[in-house]
Amino acid sequence: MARIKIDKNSSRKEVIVSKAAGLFRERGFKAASMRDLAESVGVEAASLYNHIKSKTELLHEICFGVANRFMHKMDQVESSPIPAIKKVEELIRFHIDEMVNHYEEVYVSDREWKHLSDPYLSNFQTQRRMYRKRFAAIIEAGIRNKEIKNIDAPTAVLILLHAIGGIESWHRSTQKINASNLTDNMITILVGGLELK
Amino acid sequence: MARIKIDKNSSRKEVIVSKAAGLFRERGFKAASMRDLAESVGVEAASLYNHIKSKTELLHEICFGVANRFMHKMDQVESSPIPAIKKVEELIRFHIDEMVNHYEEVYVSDREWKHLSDPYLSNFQTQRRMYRKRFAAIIEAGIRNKEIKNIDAPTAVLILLHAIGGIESWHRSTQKINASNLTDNMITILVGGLELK
DNA sequence: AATATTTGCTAACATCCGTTAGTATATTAT
DNA sequence: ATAATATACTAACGGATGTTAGCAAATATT
Repeated sequence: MARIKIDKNSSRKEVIVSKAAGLFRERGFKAASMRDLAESVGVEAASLYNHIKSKTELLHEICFGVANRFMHKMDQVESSPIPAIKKVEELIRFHIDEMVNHYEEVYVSDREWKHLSDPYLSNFQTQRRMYRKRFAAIIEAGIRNKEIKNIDAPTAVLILLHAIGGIESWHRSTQKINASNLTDNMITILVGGLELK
Repeated sequence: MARIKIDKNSSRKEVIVSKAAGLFRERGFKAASMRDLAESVGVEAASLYNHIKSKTELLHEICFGVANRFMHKMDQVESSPIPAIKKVEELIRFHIDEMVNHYEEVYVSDREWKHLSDPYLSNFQTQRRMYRKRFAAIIEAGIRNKEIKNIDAPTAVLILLHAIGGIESWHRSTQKINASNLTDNMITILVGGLELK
């Protein structure tokens, strides 16, 4: 009888969520079936339901896991006594780091959250809006302090977040520069574009 | 008997493709059903098949329509006798313009092309790779001419394209600045980040 | 060793999906 | 007006999907 293998510090449910993230990233939430997932876990589809409540629950787990990490980082950066432009840089570095090290989850959270269902959907959307508002507030503070060019802060946030989302392409690229060089290049272009010289 | 309404210069098939783009954008290709599409067109699902061959054909039409427009613009910009940094700016402006004026199609082409099937899938991927290579070549020329900072060109392209994709969020935002201001802000940040001062 | 609990299996369900066949109706061409 | 064509409809297909019920085997607890 097949059995889901676990290593210490990770439950069977966590194994399933992790495999689900890989599959949702690869095919999209709707196109990835529970039978696909079962096969990738090494078990029959029905057996999954001993560990999870539904397919949607898998998406919850992924999306809110990611969202919580970002919110926690935002708390930390906000209360840090450094210039606004440095806060922006630290947030960007965190985003890149998350994208590099938790690729599947972050990608899925970014692109597949639409398939959440209420009340999780509105909850997630609110969190996302809040995060962007707080990010924009940091940029606005930087503008007032003459650290940052006088631009529309929400637009800047939008650009930053999506630019980082582009690491998706880098991640699957064959001839990729290393992660540290990637980060430096992104900081140069993005922070360089904001900074008031 | 219901009938698909057309105005001059647009066939019934074009009406369907256009409605499909809206639906695919809203729900994703897989989650949008032919019955949904039929309802949005104002007709029964089976009737659609008098005008199209398959659901996938709709995706072809959308993706290659967009891809062709971008390739055509690239041809034009490449052969234009202006500095590299100006070429970059012109391409960015075109991208933003496309995103603003053909929102649904561009968005779908960007996010849903995975669901194309061969040979269209590989064809599309090749075109996309080519476009990026040509874009990167322009940036590399700019670096050699000391117009552009010495950065990794493929990374820069990746950032630019995804940053522009972020207009998606702007498009549905309630309190949005106007399109012209948006474009200027993006140019400031993105071109400003590249430019060697 | 006996019992209880966790985990997996097979079988099946109701529902939705893209698509086709066959037919009726509206429009266009003769 | 008649014929030809374009367009729409109803009904149904085969297959995939998420999920549940009921039972068997493995593991944990006593």
